[in-house]
Amino acid sequence: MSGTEENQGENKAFTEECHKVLMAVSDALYVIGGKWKLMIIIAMARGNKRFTEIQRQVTGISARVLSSELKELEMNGFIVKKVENGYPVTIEYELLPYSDTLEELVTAMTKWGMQHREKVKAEMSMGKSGKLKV
Amino acid sequence: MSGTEENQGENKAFTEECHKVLMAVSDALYVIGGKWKLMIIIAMARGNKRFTEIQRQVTGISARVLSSELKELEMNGFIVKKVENGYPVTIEYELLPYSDTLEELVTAMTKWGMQHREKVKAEMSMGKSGKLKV
DNA sequence: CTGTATCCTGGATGATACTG
DNA sequence: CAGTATCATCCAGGATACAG
Repeated sequence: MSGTEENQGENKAFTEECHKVLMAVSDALYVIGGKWKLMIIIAMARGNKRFTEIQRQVTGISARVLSSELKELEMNGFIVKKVENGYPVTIEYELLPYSDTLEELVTAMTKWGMQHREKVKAEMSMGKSGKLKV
Repeated sequence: MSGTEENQGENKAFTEECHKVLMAVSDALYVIGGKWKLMIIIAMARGNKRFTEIQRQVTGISARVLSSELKELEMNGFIVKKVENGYPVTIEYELLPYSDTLEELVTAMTKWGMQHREKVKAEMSMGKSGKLKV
């Protein structure tokens, strides 16, 4: 994000490039934004495959919401639902290769979240006000 | 009897690591999540400093929302509001160094959003259904 | 266990009008 | 230009109960 100032001639190009970037980020937010989708994928990447497992790992999510998020994730090609007929019927969700495309993004977000927590913690010990969920 | 649960011993460690990652992502989402914050920062990184400039670049945002988002971004140390007394008073918002820490994340999200749009476009031309904002 | 069905609320966002 | 005020709306998500 280097400063891009005064380019009268290039302004239009800048605006267009900016628009493309904004559209891309907007797209991404539309598909994987919200409180839960990335967290579900992360939990699944750690080996959680069963509905209840995922719900236990992703603290705070309700069954209703988890159910609907899983459906959206399936529709968008991130996961599959596998039903094994047996006693009892076993249902598992599995990540599809497309979910791997999120790896870089997830890594970046994890790193940022961790450093931000550290930063806020440091500020708090200096008396500034900051919000951190405990 | 296939697939017994891998590492009984490491399971706890996995769960803990997973929890940390989830917490980090949750933190990040809390601060920069939502529809607008990243987009505002991106627009500002492209040189937009004035309220109206930003509003024009970030298509669809209302004055009320932009105003409130700018305040939150300022509170979280991403930007400053600068008021130049003169005729007329000039108000500009500037990115602070802390906003640079988002660069990697923004880059990753931009890349992903672009490739996702391509993917959906490709699928649509194959007759599958996918949603893409036009 | 894996969900679905309801009901409900707060917060996020939109629309519009107005002010210094 | 840079907002604020107000009102209306929508919907993600929570709580709970129930079902296959």
